[in-house]
Amino acid sequence: MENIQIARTFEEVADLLEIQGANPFRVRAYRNAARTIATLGTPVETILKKNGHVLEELPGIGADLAGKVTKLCRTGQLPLLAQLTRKTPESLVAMLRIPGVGPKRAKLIYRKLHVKTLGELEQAARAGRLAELRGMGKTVEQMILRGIGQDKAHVARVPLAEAEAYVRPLVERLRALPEVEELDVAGSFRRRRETVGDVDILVASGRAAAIAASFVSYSDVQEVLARGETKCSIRLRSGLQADLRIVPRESYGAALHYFTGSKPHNIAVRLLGVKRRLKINEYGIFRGNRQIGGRTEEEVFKAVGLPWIPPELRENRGEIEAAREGRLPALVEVADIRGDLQMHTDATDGTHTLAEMVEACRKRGYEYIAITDHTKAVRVAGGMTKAGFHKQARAIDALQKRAAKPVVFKGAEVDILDDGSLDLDDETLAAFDIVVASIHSRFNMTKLEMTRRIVRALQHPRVHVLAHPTGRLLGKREPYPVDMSEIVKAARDHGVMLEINAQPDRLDLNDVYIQMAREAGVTLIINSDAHRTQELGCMRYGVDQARRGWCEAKDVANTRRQAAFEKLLKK
DNA sequence: GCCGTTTTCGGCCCGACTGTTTTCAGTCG
Repeated sequence: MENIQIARTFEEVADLLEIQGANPFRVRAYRNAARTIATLGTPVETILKKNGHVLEELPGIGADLAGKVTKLCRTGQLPLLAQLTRKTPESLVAMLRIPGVGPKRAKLIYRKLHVKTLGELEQAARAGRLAELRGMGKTVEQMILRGIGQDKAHVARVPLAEAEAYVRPLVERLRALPEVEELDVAGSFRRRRETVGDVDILVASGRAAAIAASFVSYSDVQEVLARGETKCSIRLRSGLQADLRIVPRESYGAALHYFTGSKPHNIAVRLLGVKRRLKINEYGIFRGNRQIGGRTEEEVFKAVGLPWIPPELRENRGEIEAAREGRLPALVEVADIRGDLQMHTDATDGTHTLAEMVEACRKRGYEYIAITDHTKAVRVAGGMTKAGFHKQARAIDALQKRAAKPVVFKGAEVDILDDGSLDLDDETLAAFDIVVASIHSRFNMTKLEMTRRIVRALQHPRVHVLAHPTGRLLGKREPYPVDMSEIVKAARDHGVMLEINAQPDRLDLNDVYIQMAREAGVTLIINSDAHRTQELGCMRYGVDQARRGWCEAKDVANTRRQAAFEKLLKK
């Protein structure tokens, strides 16, 4: 059983327990465990094979949940879930997903109106029967009706780059207001998660009203979801929700910390505060009623005995322990990147010519780059045969005679065929400076077949890099099934680099796999995979992703100087 | 259900907004 399946099972249990009115802390225990397992690098199955007791050492997993995980893996069943499912109609779980409906209302609606499906819920709402229930009224009824009708796309998370594009004009508008003293986009946006559910904008100001007014009257607003004195929510036409929070300047650091999250990180930090008899909230750090800090984020961390922790690490995945022990990583930065080792030209499916791509890279200040066009098996991309690569090699030589910088490595993105062999003969492969291998077809293999296919490609002595290792496209295509711990092991054994593909809809590897690869001693490489000069700039999203995977510059191959990088290729 | 430099029992982050209330419950983040 996959970790994600175990996590989903626990989430389901948590939902059902919540509806049953179980102890909220018990519900949270299941959610915490689900999270721990979902973000675990190693498959639980592997842990169980080695030593099942290690499970209990994971945060939030005690004797009971370790037992349930084991049982779930062994039998594929969880008696508690079966029992809860029998007692709870499915419609109640569906109702929980509707904004404005929590466990209490779901249960109330079910008890009083005997609503069994979402369809019946809609009928009841249209007939005005929801509004008659205690504690509910016309407004809640309307909210529920809208919630039922709402397309799932509305609540889907959007890639970070897309969210950035939607929110930039709004942020510019707010920054221009004279009342705004400071402004940050916080939340998962600031933590640089690969996707963003909503955008959290934080403002420091002594005059909240003017800012709130400007916010809700923004021309791109489709709907005002909430409007208070210091807190407003809107839905933009793009479907993206934006929340605004306004705090006084002396609270800004505490608010920035609180609003950046993640929630589990905040809970952990506040708990540290409680132990020191401090109360930490978005207004500051308090001892009794006296505010003793909160103007900066550093003060919040300092109050609980920690150094400042970069937002990308704030997921309560060990960053607090690392901070306490003085072993926070010095995260890789965009400025550390000296080269870009996967890009395409108009010889295959790129837009710009070789000369244009090289010139754009020179302007970015890169020391070295690689041109890596597709091979013939990737027909849709106009992949080249060896003759095409020979011709391109001569063109690169000619170009380098005119301008020596950046150094242009001759490369290819070689297709990994069904059986794990490569789409060019060994002699041609041997002539490249760098070979990037990747999968573009037959995504529907079993996990075992796909893992064998990739491992075989990694065993090829001419392969330097495995590109976009899981093939996923955010929101469009699931990753193909693959045993990443096997891939990481093979990459380590054969000295192959694993790529962090910086395309905003790939960001492949994800943060958890990056951390797993890094801990195994595998060298990572961040490539733009640009198909036009403009796309070279997406490198920064790859760097964000690397930072979320705790990467320092030394973990990333293309932060090295040219000579060191070439040595790595030769090795 | 987890967890312990307060504890093996009794805690568990903290506050804003909304609607429907006559002081608060529910939901959300």
